[in-house]
Amino acid sequence: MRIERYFDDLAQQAIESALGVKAPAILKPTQDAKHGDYQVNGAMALAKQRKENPRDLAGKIAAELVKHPAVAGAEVAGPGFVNLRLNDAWIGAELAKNLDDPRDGVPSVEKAERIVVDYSSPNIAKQMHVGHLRSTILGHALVSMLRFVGHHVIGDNHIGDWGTQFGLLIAGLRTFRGGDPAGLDIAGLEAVYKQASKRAEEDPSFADAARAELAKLQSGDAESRALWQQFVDITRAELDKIYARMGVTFDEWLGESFYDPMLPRVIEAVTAANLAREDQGALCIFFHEWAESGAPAPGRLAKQKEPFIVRKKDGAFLYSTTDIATVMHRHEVLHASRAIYVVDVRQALHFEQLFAVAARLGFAMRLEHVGFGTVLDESGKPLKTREGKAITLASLLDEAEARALEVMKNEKVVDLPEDELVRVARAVGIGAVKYADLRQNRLSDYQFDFAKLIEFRGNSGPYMQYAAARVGSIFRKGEIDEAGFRVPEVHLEAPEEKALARTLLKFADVVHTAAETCQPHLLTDHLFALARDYSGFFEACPVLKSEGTTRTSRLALCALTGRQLRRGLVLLGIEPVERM
RNA sequence: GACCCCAUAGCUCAGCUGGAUAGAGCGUCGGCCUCCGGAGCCGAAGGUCGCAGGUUCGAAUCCUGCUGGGGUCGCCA
Repeated sequence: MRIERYFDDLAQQAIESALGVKAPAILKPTQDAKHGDYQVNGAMALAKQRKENPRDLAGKIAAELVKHPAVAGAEVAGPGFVNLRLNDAWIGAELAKNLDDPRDGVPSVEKAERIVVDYSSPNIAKQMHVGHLRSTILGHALVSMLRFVGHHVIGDNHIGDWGTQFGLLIAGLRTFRGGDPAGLDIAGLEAVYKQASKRAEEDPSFADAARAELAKLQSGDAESRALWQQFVDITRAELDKIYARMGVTFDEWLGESFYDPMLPRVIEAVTAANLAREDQGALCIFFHEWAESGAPAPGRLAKQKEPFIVRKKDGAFLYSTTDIATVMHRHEVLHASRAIYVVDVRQALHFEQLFAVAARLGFAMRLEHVGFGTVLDESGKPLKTREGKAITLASLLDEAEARALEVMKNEKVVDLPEDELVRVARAVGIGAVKYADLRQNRLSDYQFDFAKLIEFRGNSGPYMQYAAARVGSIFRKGEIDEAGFRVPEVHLEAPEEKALARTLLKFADVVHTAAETCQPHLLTDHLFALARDYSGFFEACPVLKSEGTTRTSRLALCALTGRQLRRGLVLLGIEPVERM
């Protein structure tokens, strides 16, 4: 059950019965437990409208609310707050229901959508680096959250497998490698590309050769195409390794090359819609001119003088063209009603432009740019190697795993065989990296600091894995089946039990809100609060040594905590571990 | 030049469609291992929410201006 929704509905009904009007209840969790569990703030807004005394209205609403069995108390406070205290027996009954629910009390959405999530998007012939970290982690988490709440989700890796870099790559391969990519790995490819790109700057005839190679490839030359395919295969092998390490998967790999055949259609479409005109030889869309046709461009685009170019003066297409084709495909072929682009926030303007064009072309779907900030080092500058190069994702993951292993060997709380230790260290290291990324508001830049990351304290991935492992430990010790644990009702006595129970009840709302608003940090916040409340409970309330309904109730709280922690971690793309 | 984003405790960050005394982690200081995992728990100190106005019963949150920082903007993605 979505608890906030439930009480919001309840409060609205109370307002309607008490005052005979439909009005927003404005239900919020209280900030301080002495004000109860939730507060209804609607009375104050309503009093203003009706020019009545807010406390009087609040009193009538409270009198109505208190009749409900879920409500233990409803009191008027301050200028017109209605403070609600939940009934512990009601909470206990709800928790017992969740314990018996394979979805841990999280309902499915009423209306399932088809949603494309576009994330990761690495380039061919380049190693993945920190710039791909957030898109990959965030995107994968969003896919699993949206899928869990009931949407039909298509995770799509929109790889950069087409475009000017291939001219350079082929020309470079011919010049430096005799034209044979055999034996090259991803780093080798990248080296060829860098060498070629440098040569092209210094030597115009080489640059011409590269352009000629690109033209050959794009005109469908069989030999060029075969080389291209080898580049793709070499890169794909490397990408598969990285994604396997990260536990990241996709449903589709529809890269830029996939849309190439559709690009002439894009030009036809924008031309037919009178959106584009030639300027300085390029085919351009000018948003500031839309007003003349009576439909001004949305937001800041209305004043945007710089064009959205869909065809260069040399006739070549750009990513804008491809992106329009991508919207077409997602709408017409994938039948998606929503697409989410998990891409660096610096591309915000591009997406505003793209979405405006898509709307004008009549694609009735919800398009969202889920942006994120830059990964910075400890000093607040974009994270790079000492030489100023991008840090490869592979080396970053290596270090995370190595550091996790080191900590685990030093701390050594439980005895694990060496191979198991290494396996768990991987899950902990990768989990730490993912959690650190997801716990932060995605729009702000974030500081990546291995020292903090692997410290394993506080609001961190390892702490959450640790908390979950501790829960499992109780059941192992007591030789009780955790997965199959059921109880008819949960009795709440100790304050720590009551606090934990209230946090547990919030899970469904948190998961839905985090998924719908694409904000995984809401889920990490909940998991952290849960882990803390559990620790408090764990310190104050002996479980195995207690008896009767106290024992079964406490075991139920443990089981629910364990499930939420593990479920939450899985939704974030982090692997729970049994022991660490 | 235009536009966008950001500014909250020493540091890193939360703060939901405006709600009560602005929260957490790390760090600092002080407690807690006869007890189910101490990677833990409890407590304390620490903030003119960048500045100045405005709207409101009520503003970190909304509006305007200013300062400081970051970013983006015709043929890369």
